[in-house]
Amino acid sequence: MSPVRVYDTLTRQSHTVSARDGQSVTVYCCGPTVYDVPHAGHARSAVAFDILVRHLRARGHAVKYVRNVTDIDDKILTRARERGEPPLELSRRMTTVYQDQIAAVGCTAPDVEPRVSDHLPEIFALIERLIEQGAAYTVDMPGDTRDVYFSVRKFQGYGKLSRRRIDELIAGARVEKDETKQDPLDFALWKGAPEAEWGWQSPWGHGRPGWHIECSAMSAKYLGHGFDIHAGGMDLIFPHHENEIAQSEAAHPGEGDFARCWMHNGFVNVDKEKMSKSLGNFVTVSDVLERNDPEAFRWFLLTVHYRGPIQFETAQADAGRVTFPGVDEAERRVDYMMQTLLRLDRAAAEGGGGGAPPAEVQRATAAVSASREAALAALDDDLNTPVALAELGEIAKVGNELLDLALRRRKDAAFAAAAAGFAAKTASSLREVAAVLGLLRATTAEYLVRTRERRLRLRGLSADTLDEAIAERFAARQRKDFVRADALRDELSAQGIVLRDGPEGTEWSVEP
RNA sequence: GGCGCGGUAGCCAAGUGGUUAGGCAACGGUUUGCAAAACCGUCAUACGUCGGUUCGAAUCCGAUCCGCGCCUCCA
Repeated sequence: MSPVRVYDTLTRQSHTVSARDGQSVTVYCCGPTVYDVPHAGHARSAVAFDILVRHLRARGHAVKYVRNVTDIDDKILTRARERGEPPLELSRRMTTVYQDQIAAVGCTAPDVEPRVSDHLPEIFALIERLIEQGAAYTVDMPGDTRDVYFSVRKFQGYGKLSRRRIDELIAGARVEKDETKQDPLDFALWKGAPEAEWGWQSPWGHGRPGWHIECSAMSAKYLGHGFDIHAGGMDLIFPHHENEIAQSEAAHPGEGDFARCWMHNGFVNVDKEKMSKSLGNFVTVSDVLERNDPEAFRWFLLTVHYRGPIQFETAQADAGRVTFPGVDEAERRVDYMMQTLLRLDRAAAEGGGGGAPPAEVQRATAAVSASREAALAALDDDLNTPVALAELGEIAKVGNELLDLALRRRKDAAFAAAAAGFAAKTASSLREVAAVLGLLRATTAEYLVRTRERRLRLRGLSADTLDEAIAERFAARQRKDFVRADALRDELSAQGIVLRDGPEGTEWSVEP
């Protein structure tokens, strides 16, 4: 087991991850409120903490990973009314879309993915406990319902995560005056609703849970009070996580901190602005997956450290089609890695031989090994994925370099055998590091076929007509009519088709 | 007003006291009929500005300019 250090938002210091119970590291991640399809920000958050879980496991830690789905919320109700769809049907549908798309970008499913609608009893129990502790109070509402609010001022530690003081929050002036609450800062644990409205029967009458209570209830159920890591987007620091701490610690007096470490991922900005509904610049996961390979999207997300902001640039291609140049660039890197893997696999299939490898092969083997170590060490240091990707690239480069050399020395049987052995080891290192990053999951064949098909479709091309042009060019080359052959190649090139003439014939690929 | 993040070569982006980040683009080379791919090299003695600490600062301290986020629903 190797120590993995992460930045803790609460202490603002590096925190060495460990399992409190000495068994498994317990991680709770705030998942989506499922009122719409997931956007790039959801993907970024899911990917960031997927890397955390994968890397902890790669380093020998057992991990219990919980990520919730918030399927009861006013936004869901509003959207469901607009669509004339029952709210839980909408949220179930969106949950499935979320799970499918997040899986598509290479995230392993959490061990537990609890839904709020399945945990009303736990929520009732927690709220009752808070009322008993004097941390929460009920307010009679019209009809036969009551609201329940949390008394922020009764919780001493309020503001410790977001570094805010209660008085400053009020000075912030955007706190609404609300006669039903004892204090404007108090937040709802339970909100009463008319019988006719979407809701559940509770000890306080018909209604729905407040926004924050579900995470306190569900994390306690699956991981217990004081679990190891609580994760989520930076925007959740206040008020969501601050309120979770207040609720959970008020409900468990004398039992220590709610979570031992807090991790938050940065935002996705679209064209320099924060992605938001009001700006109309939302990029959904399916927007990206229509245009780019899921591996490329994931690679792109990993080119920036998870805590920093990531810039999502958009551009207009031909016919007004929106493109994502940054993701296209990432896709070219994935192409490169896949081509390299293909080449290494082919070389490895030649079979290795015995005997001491030549000095060049020994040096290359050592370089691959060093990069493998460096990539994993980078992840140990607060999940430094940009450095890990650089080292992954280094492994590929060293692999290609040695295979180039082997090509020049193809008459040297001993060298070729050593190169084959090297290729097998290098491919395996590449796959090992990539696996921790959740990359290169597709086989090279799958990837090449699906990206080719997608790119042809985006460009409105068909493989049949291309095959004709390529055959015609091949014939021209055979009769040394290079003028004709080059003219055909230029035509194809203008359409984004790249040809590669080799001893085995001509291969072609499509630009991202 | 409060809290916080950032400004690193043409672009993207690591690095938080002393030896190469990396990628993309561009250009030169090896290779190729010419290309492409792959590899090598150049661009790169880059770190917003001004001062300070230090033998030594992109990195620490102070000031300052600029951009951005949160404080209301947000990943």
